[in-house]
Parts: sequence; structure tokens; C-alpha cells
Amino acid sequence: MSEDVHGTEVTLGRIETEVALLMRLGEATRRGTGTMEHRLLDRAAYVILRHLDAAGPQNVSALAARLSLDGSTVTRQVSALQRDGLISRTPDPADGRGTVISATAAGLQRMAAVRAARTRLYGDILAAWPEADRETLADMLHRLNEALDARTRRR
Amino acid sequence: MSEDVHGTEVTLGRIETEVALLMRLGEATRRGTGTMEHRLLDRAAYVILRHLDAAGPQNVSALAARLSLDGSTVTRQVSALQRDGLISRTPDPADGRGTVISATAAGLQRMAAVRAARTRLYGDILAAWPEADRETLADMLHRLNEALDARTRRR
DNA sequence: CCCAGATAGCTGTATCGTACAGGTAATTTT
DNA sequence: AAAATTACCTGTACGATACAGCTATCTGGG
Repeated sequence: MSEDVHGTEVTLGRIETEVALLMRLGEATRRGTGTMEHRLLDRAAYVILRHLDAAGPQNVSALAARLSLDGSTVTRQVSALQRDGLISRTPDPADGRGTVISATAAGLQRMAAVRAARTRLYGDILAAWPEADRETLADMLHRLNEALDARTRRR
Repeated sequence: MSEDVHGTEVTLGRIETEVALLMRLGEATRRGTGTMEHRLLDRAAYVILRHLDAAGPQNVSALAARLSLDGSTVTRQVSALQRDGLISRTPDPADGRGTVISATAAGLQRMAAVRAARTRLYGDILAAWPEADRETLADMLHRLNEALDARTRRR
């Protein structure tokens, strides 16, 4: 029994280590990839466009809540995206305070290009992996994210 | 055959999505956990101390190369850590240009506390997971990091 | 052995992503 | 209809990072 507890702690420690490492490597990769796909769209812009693509037009508050970001952060990101013609703001017909953010065709296209580039990058990184392992990785990441998200929202 | 290619792309797309999501959630979690464990040690400080713990005292350039960071960034991080008594600088006896960075006892202890808190957090987040799944997750993350790191260094 | 070039580290400056505090306008509650 | 809440925006600040440029030191070819 004490062995089980010990094994559990070791595994959790490994997970903590690997997630921390992934965050660092992911940042470095994103930064290093720059001047190509990344210059097209910075990180926040990308996640906002992805979310708009996945969940449809919505107002700033909804985006902020969904992305666990401050409203002011989203406001600024959205302003930059609008300046670049990647999203459009329209007044919310149902609520005079709100503005609905929609991805433009250009925005979706730009996002898709970045996404494709990143997908290619993963194809490169995981070139030696058998498909079954890639699927296991995708599954595990998905479950981890679900668990993390549930926890974030519970608080 | 065309089906295999299609399946592969789908999986890579999923991995791309989940890694992007994990980066975002990880950031949000780190931020949200704040005022407790995190206030003790900001992100960069943590990875530097972890690396010093794992790999021993070394100079700024070695740290920067290993962490894929600019030397100036590490210099500043190290200065902050020194101000807080968490690392110490000593002249490199073998190279008059260099300074060797060592974690202090206080630094290691602080790092261990943060690490324990994070490990606890993962225990909380993954409370419902069987040990076997946790191990699979840890393995997959480890392999992903190896692949990412290899790619980063190859470039 | 000496100087030219490389390297280690630091400092100045700039950028990005983010938060918090405070403001205004619109909406909802009582 | 007054009070409280909400949605968004703006001012300001901070943390993490990069790049350019500086000084001190090291090293290898003449």
C-alpha cells in the first residue's frame, strides 16, 4: 500500500516535470518557428480565431471567459485583429453594450494556414512515431486538457 | 493508402489542437494558482532552479543554451534570483569571463516547495485517473518532449 | 608572444501578452 | 426609477523575452 502511494507520487512528479518542459519547449518552438508561419499570427490571435471558428461569432466577454483571459486582454487582441481585417465587430442586436466578434474570411484563411503549418511541424517532429502512438498521445493530451479545464472552471 | 494518409493528418491535427490548448490551460492554471505557490517563484525562476538542481552549477551561457533562451534573458533572471538569495554567482575559476551560477539551499528548498505544490495540483486534477493511465500520459509527454527537443536542437 | 577574432556576460531598449483599476454606457433587479 | 450589475474600453504596469551594442577575457595563427 505504501508502495502504491509512492508509485503514484513518482508518476505525478513525472507528469509535472513533463508538462513544465512541454510549456517551455512549446514556447521555444513557437518563437523559433517565427518569421514564417508565426509572423502571420501571434499566439493570442490564433487561439481567438480558432475559437471563433469552432464556436461561432460571440462577444468579448464570452471569448474572455472561454479563454480564461481578462476582458481587457481580449479587447486589445480583438482590436489588433480588426486592424488587420481578420475579425469584424458588429453591435450586438440583443444587447446594446455588447459587440459581436466574427472571424472574417481572411481571418479564417490565415488561421487555417497557421494551423496547417503547425500540423506539418508536428508531422516533422513525430515523423518516427507509429500512428498508434500518435493516437495515444492525442488521446492522453485530450483527456489531460479535459481534466485541467474542468478544474479551472470548477474554481 | 489514401485513407492512411488521411488518418495521419487527422491525428496530427488533433495533437496540434491539444498542445495549443494545453499551453493555454497551463498558463491559465499557473496564473490562477497565483498568490499561493506561484507567488513564491515565477516561471522562469522555477525552470532555472530545476535545471540547476538537475544538472549542477553552470554558467549563464550553458543555462541559456539548455533552456533555449537568450543570454540576456538568463542574466536578468539570474539577477533576480540572486537578489532573492536563491542562487549565487561565483567567478568561473577556469574562465575569467564566466560566472558560475549555483542554487543556494534556500533556492532548492523554494523550488522543491513549488514542485511539491504542483505535484499536489496534478494529483487533484488527475484524481479520477487510474495509475496506468497516468503512467501512459507521463510516457507520452516524455516522448513528445524528446522529439520536440531533438527538433529544436537540430535547427 | 601578440594581435585579431571569438566568446561570456551585462545593459539599454523594444515588443508582446497579460492583469488590474477605473471609466462610460447599457441592462437588469428590486 | 434608483441601485446594482454587466460589457466594453482605456490607462497603466509588469513580466518574459529578444536583439543590438558594450566591455572584459580568452584563444589560435603568424
